[in-house]
Amino acid sequence: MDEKKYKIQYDQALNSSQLDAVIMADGPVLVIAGAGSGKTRTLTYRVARLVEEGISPSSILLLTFTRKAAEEMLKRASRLLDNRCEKVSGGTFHSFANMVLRRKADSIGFDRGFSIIDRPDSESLISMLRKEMGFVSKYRSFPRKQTLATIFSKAVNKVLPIEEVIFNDYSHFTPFLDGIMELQQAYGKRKAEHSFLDFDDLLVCLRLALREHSDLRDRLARQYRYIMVDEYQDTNQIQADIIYLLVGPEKNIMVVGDDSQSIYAFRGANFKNIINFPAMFPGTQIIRLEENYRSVQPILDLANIIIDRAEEKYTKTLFTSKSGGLVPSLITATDENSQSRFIVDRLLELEETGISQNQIAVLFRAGFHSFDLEIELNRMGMSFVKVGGFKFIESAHIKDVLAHLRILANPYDRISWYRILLLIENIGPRAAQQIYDDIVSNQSGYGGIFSIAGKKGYAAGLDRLKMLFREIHDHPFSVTEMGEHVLEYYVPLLKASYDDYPKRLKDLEQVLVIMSRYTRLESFLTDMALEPPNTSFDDSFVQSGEADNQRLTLSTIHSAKGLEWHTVFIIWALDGRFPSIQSMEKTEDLEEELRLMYVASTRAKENLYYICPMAVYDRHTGLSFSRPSRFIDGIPEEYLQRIYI
DNA sequence: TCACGGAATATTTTT
DNA sequence: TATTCCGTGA
Repeated sequence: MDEKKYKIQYDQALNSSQLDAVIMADGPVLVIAGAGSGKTRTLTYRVARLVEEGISPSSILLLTFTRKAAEEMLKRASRLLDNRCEKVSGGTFHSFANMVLRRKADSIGFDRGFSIIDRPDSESLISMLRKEMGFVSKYRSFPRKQTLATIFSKAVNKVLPIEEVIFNDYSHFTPFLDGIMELQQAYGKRKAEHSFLDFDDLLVCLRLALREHSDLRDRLARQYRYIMVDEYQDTNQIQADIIYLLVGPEKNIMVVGDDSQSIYAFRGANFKNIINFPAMFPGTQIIRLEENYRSVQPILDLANIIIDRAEEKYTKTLFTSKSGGLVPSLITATDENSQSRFIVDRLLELEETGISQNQIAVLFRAGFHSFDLEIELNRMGMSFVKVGGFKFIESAHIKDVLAHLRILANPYDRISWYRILLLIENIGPRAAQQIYDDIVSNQSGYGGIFSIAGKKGYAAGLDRLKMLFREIHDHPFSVTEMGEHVLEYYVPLLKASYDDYPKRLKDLEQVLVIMSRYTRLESFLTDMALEPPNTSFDDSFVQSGEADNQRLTLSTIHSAKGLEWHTVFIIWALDGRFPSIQSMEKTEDLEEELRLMYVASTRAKENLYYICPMAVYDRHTGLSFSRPSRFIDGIPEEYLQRIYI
């Protein structure tokens, strides 16, 4: 083949399997890409190649796991070729669904003004129904809102009836089965009444629209002639269905994934989608990327040992041509704080050898596992970025402010009305419901509030709220100006309820900064639901760049997917914590934990440390754990050296 | 009907 | 270890 005519020297930049994946534009292709095998690189070059071939960027669709991943790839492709690549459509399944459903709403009889509700919102909706329907008083131990939301979501994402989910995972709730099913019906109904779509609905509605409207399907298939899906091992049945429906007669579909890195089964992902792909698209070409460009051999050796303990997998062994490298170590610490101090010591040492903090990460199973370390780092005056776990957007004060804005976009948003009304002194659930009903019956959007008579205790507070809406109603404010007015109204309430309000006020100011990038309130709200800032506070996501690239990363393993660092510490490598005690009963759960350990381990390029604090007493279970994680226990010294501190 | 305080209770990961 | 639930007093 004549590669000369291309601007980019693909055959120089890629190995032969990668090159195959880049060039094979037509027909279905499955790429099995091991950790660190240049998967992102391959996709990036493929986008560039397609565009360079003369394919219109707008007919290429790149679906990824986070929007950031898509943006990053398209930016890189643009740098390789030219900025035509920025015009490629890219995003998550959810954002794609949102886009299609809104844009084509009219032609499929859909309400284009729907609001997307996030997990806490859907929980509060469930909670309201739970109370309204009297389950709280009738049964002592009817499942809580969180559990209910999890059950409903699992049923949707795994395409299972509620009964099945309950028998499998929540058998102790079997006596409430009827109630739970009734509640789910009511939840669905209420969402429909309010034009709410939760995350799952986005996917379900898109699939339904594609199934029922062949004209929509044809139009999309004609538009997106080349489709690529990243992280295919973490897609669920609905997403696989969507892909099937979306792919046009030319069947130019490429999916990329690694079954060993599937870590989202808890949310319905099914890594068997990878295995089933060739059956779904006959004639699929399979390409394997097994050469690892990330890690030194000792790290790969250990990673291979770890994943070898998995029961079900495509066999694949990573190799590298990188030479040298240190054997990973397992550090046995006496307790949690000595674990933290060990890391701080190593950080200082690494700094002396010229490894900057941004090349280092500490990874953990669950968000709260890093608390002690965070305290220790703060004490030492060392800064860090924390990714995953707790979400900035989910803190109460941010949700409060957003609730006011959401009403402007969707005036009968019950969740938000309740939320903001309950903030006013002397308004409780009862009064909130009364006021909400009155507003709705007025039939004049959020303006319905203007004619509400403020009763006794809360008249003054309600008047302030009316004035806020009056002000916004009467002026054509920009998104930021709306935010400023809401803030002006909200700050006194904030001060009244939180004594740490200065910190929270800073967060709110950041929200204003983010708002300033938007011209439409709806798109701001959609983005906040779909792709909320991932790092907690600390301004890192606002100031783009400088300050934070010198910082250490603390991250959940889930949020570390796809990333890499020079040195990686995996903390709490303790049996009972990792794997966590809850997942030790079922083999499939245990398998997922194992893959999680594999993902964590393959993030490291040069140095890999597992740290295991001994003799930890868990007050909840009353057990004390004292063995290193079973995933790395019993591995010979030549692959994993032991250090005791 | 609201606010507040004590008791029970569930505890991971995220679009 | 928080959060969420529930009963009590105003």
